[in-house]
Amino acid sequence: MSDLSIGRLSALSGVKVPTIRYYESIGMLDAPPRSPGGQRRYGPDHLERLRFIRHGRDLGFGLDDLRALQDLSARPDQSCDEADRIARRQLLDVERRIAGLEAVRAELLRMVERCSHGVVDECRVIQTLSDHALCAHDHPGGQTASKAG
Amino acid sequence: MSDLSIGRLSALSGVKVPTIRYYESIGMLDAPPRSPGGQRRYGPDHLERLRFIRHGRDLGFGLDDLRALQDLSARPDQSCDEADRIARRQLLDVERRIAGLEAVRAELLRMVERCSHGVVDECRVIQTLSDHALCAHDHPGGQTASKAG
DNA sequence: CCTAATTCCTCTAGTCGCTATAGGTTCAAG
DNA sequence: CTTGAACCTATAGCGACTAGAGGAATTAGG
Repeated sequence: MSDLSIGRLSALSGVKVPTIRYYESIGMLDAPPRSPGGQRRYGPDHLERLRFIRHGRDLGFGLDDLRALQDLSARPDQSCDEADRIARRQLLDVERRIAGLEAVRAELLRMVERCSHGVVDECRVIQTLSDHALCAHDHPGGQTASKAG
Repeated sequence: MSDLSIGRLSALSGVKVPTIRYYESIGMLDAPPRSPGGQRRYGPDHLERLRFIRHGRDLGFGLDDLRALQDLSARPDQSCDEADRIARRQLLDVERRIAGLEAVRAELLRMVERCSHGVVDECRVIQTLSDHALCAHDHPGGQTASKAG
């Protein structure tokens, strides 16, 4: 019945084709049967699993967490404390990142608001970066944020 | 006078030793002179530049942006419109990321609040991930967030 | 001056979660 | 039966580092 090509699975799940193959290569997704010519043919269980992963990724879970959650969901009789723990850890992580980004946002705002659009020598943007003493807050120790394109 | 070893430079700038070497390797930081034995010896200009980079990284700027801003700061007579543009783009980016994370936070909250700490089969955490229909909002198309450890 | 501990050196490979490219094969529509 | 889209594998690249091996230089103490 539903014998999905990787392209159809991609369209239905919202996960890109190379990403699906990547998930298979790292064991996130079971290798499906193949057509006589060697192309992947997926069933509804694969679709469900991919949607689970996609949703989890959207929520910022790492693939390791999702693997753990997946394993849990395969054993419905167990206590869900572990799932709860993972979700709470993720929540804390997200809240920490929001707090960090809010601080960053405040400083960026100060930077651009004080820019008088003159020459670089008097530019607040450059000055703020050059001289940490102009900055209101202490930056926390580690890495802060990277782009999420 | 101030002839800093890479370790002292690291301590004074807050940038880790391997990261400093990495910056040199990709041309973010000028290669310093060496001691007779071949070890790097830095001056105050290197320290200043590293602090600039560190502060910029804390604010989420990419290394390419910082290179551009660094180039600008070397030409103080130019208009600072470009610096302003880069900073505003970064501000928008940060605000987009905050908004995304707020949405994620809301859903994670819903997940953990509804978890009744029973078994996995009735666990809201797992259910929410499994079934996107239970989720309040549509997730935006692309990748959302990854850890910033 | 000598030793021992620490710091430093280069090089390679790994992290995370993909994304892109090259060069070839299979499938489905007309 | 032809065409062109979708598929295959394999490898390398992204950003911004981080970790480890294996060895050389420096520095502090005795």
